[in-house]
Amino acid sequence: MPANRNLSDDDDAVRRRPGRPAGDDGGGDVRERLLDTATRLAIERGFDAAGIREIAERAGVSSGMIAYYFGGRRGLQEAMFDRALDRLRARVAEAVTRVGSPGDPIEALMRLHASALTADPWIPQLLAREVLPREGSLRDRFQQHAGEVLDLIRRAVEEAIERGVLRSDLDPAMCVLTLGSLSAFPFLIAPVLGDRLEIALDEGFGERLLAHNLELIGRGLRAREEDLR
Amino acid sequence: MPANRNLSDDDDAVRRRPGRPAGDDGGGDVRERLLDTATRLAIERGFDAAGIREIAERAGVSSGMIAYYFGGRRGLQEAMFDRALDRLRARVAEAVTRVGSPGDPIEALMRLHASALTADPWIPQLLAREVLPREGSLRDRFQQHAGEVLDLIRRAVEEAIERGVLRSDLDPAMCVLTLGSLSAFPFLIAPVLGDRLEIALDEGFGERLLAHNLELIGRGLRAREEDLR
DNA sequence: TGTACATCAGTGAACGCGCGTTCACTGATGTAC
DNA sequence: TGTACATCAGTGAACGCGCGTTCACTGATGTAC
Repeated sequence: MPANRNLSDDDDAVRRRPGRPAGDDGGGDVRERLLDTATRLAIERGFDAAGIREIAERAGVSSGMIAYYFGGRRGLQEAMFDRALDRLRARVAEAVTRVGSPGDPIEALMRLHASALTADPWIPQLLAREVLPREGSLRDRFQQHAGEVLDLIRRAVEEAIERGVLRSDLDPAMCVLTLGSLSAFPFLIAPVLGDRLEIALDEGFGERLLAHNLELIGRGLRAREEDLR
Repeated sequence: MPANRNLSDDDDAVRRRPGRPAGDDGGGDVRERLLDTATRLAIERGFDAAGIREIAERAGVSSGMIAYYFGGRRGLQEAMFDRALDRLRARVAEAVTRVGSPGDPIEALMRLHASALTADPWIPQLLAREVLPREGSLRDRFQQHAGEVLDLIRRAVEEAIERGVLRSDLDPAMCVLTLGSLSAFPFLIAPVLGDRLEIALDEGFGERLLAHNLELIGRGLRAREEDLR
């Protein structure tokens, strides 16, 4: 271990050397690594809080790669957001085909919601952080994606009303809003007020929330005569 | 109108001249104007999106005033947030004393929620924007404020269960979460998806939401035998 | 009741830092001959 | 089957812009004598 070899010897083992890399690239595609890192950071602290140098360093990549693959910081943000929405849509689409026609459409819908959000609890967080604060391309993208899902829910609610499963004296639009509120808001507020509300985003939470919401939708919260035996 | 007086003549009419201003200051306190402007900008586009020069210019004040009165940009943000929370707390406290004991505690609670949010529909927006994305002083402040309100709701729910007004087979913590979801989430999502949901934050919205939520809590959404005449 | 001076609210240009972008450069791989 | 060169993924320092902060300065008001 000669003392005169201390210059950039350790660095070469960690940092990628310039030039086209050898084919046996260990950590997967650079583009994909950047998207993963950006998503993780956006969930942790919001995309705005992360600079390109931090994103690149965490991805084990040079900062120039962001402009190289995405045209710039903004492009990376949009690509990350699109990928997240696509995954969400794919999961919803898959769940919809699985649900089929037998059984209660409303219960199926709530189960769908719950399973999608339990699998990726960060989705509401990401949407709240990136969509609520700004107008512009991200909001437009979200509105398009969400529109399709909303139409789906809307149809399920209207069908349920026609079939006599849901009350016909209530506004369908309000029912859609209610179903969304009950499913999404808990995942938003849990990281902030979870301790005080005595709830935690553990693996059982989705099930408990689903059961509670189905009870609420089914019978309401109020005590009834038939409950008092 | 001599041509040689064109220099800074118009400016003097608009811009404040340096030095201690005369007592008959038209637009109110500089400190208060900065807080108002910061609040408005935080609601419109989020506090992070506004630079101190823009805030100062909109307030009709020099940018140095932010450091002068608040120690810096961060101090202005915290002061603005504190003032918003204080106003919210004051409104809640006033409503609580008005509610009193007679009547249904749950309905009173929901009315309180609805009136507070209808009076200031921007409150959920502001909280979502400034609290959800970051950990730190703003979140701590919010947790303290919200904790008191939550304890209030918690006690009302438990009292309602004891008095037989609410079902005793449900988790009180989940009921609190539900009540919050139904009241707060619609105000969050309306600016983004209001068009698609066919809802609008007009003056009648709070009433409609309240009525719908009370129906939901009272009887649920499902059709029952007694509904089918 | 003047007068000299301290105080105080407020200005706005200068400064330095951190950010995203740009670009000259590197070297492994593919390809034409 | 070598060989010369184009291509292509990737590097990282340099650049300039915009931001928050700092501070020398201004002039009206309050105050002591």
